[in-house]
Amino acid sequence: MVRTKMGSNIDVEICEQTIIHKDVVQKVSKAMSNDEDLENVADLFKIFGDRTRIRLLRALYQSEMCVCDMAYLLDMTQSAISHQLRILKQAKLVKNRKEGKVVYYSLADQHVMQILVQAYDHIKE
Amino acid sequence: MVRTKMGSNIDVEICEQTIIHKDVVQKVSKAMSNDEDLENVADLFKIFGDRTRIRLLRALYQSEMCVCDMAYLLDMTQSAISHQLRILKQAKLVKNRKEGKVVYYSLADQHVMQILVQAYDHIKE
DNA sequence: CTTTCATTTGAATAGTTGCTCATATATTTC
DNA sequence: GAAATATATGAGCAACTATTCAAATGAAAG
Repeated sequence: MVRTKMGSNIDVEICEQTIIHKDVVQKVSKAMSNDEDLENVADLFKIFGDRTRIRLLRALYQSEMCVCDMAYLLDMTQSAISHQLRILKQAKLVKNRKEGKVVYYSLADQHVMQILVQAYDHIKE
Repeated sequence: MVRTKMGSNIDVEICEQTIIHKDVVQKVSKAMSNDEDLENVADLFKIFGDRTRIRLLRALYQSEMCVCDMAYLLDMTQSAISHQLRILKQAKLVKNRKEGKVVYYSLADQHVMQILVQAYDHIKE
């Protein structure tokens, strides 16, 4: 959070091998070791980082839907949709319920969509 | 936003090929056609969806840093770091300034980190 | 029981990606 | 100018991923 001025922090004139600003590295290293699991956020973003899955989440934000409807909506095969829904379900982003032969999917919770919307706002600047 | 009850919306008894709930699909399709570019969010998330890049952003959130310091901090080669910084810069997530031989990177804006933090909160539930 | 249909699943494939290695560029110092 | 150093860059490679295709489930209907 505190932005240090670089010009005054060069305490190691010539880097031994790769490190130049020893104090900065130590400070940042200490701050980063506190909550390690922030890095697991990458796994969540990896799931968001696919056009098909974003479209699916967005569709389900509007309404609960069955697999074949989503396939029609996105103009993709049922198999492809089913594969992606499996990934979304494993990540606990969607849930499903069965009604006869038809399986209906919906968002696991509303909070998920807030992350998408905020990212959307960021892009529009 | 409005969750419709599925059981009462089956207006097409037998699906022609793949579509079952015509009205739902039409409604969702209409809602999704409004702001197309929400789907471009996937590109932003694709960048967030990498452990190394998340760690870099997190480090730069603490302090401006040069390439070799980041390489030392993350225990990776300078080349690998440089490649990732290039991706982050193309996405306008970081900026850099040159001072002699050394190139210092920093976050392009603070808003970026808010998205990460919110995702982090979501994971912790 | 057989057929039909919605969905799932696994293997195969084409495309993408993150890293490494070698090399190039740019700047300082001698 | 030559050597040293910080960074950037491009090719190559191994690992991963999204889709397709074929086949398997599982439930309803005849």
